[in-house]
Amino acid sequence: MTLPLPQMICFSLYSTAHAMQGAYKPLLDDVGLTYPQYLVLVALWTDDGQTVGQLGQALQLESNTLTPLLKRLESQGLVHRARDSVDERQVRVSLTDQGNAMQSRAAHIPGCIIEKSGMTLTDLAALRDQINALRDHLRQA
Amino acid sequence: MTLPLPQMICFSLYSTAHAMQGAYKPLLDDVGLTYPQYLVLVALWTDDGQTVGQLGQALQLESNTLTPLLKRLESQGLVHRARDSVDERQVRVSLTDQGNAMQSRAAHIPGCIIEKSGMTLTDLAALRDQINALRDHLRQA
DNA sequence: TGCGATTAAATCGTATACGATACAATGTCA
DNA sequence: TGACATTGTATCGTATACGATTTAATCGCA
Repeated sequence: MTLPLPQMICFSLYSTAHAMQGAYKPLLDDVGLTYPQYLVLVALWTDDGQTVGQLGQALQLESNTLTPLLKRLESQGLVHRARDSVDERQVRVSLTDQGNAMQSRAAHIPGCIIEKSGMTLTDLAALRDQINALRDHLRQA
Repeated sequence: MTLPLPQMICFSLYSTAHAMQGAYKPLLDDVGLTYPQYLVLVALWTDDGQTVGQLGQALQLESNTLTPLLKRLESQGLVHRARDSVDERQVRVSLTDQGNAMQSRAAHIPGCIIEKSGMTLTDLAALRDQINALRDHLRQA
């Protein structure tokens, strides 16, 4: 007795995360970003100059994923990567002028996504908190 | 004013979907499957002999993702791929004996995941329905 | 019937993800 | 202080994802 796919919560997460990326796609295409690249910029707009490790903490990604992604952002002129002068093991990632300017160019996106979600801000926030609770359980298990 | 990453529902989905894959990882490693491969087998356990297109409908994936994945499942001896004799454009995917046997080998996994989630079946089902509703909105938007 | 349009997979190129490993910088402690 | 462990990134290999294109089979319709 195997539960059918549509009833599995893991599949709900899997397919909804993909649908969310699909909703962002046309908006991000317009500004030349991929979805993970956008998430990195969001993290930097809140807190510029983070190390690769700090970004990894924020996004739950390892350097093996972030390093190539950050190199692409750098080659697009959106961020700058430099070894920390105090601890040369660490690489600090900072926004360029273009990277900061992108914040305005992308400012309309969250509103568009909320609209596409067809839900109220209150409902979205409540759902977000429930999903985060599930995530935190899974991580510590 | 950019919302910080932890408050974005898109990031909740993104990180929780990854956390879910992480929860499955050790369980699937034991039986030699990846997470998407497992999802394909779940779809086939419910309905064997689907075409690549039908599997794509079920999983929301295109042939460019499914074809290599299915070839790996075939090379592991879990499924068989064959052109439909009536419509040669279509490829039907059917479970081998090993593919059917895998259903028993993986039967304990859903229970382990529910346990790791730290939530009741009722709460999980309710959350699943809400997430699915969001997904359906995003798709049609 | 036959030929252009449509459909179903497969192929190709690029960008994540992630385990395993490599490598350099830093920390530790006898 | 000097070997050794630890830490932070980067590299490598494999497996998704997905847009764009290709190829083969089928369909539609004059």
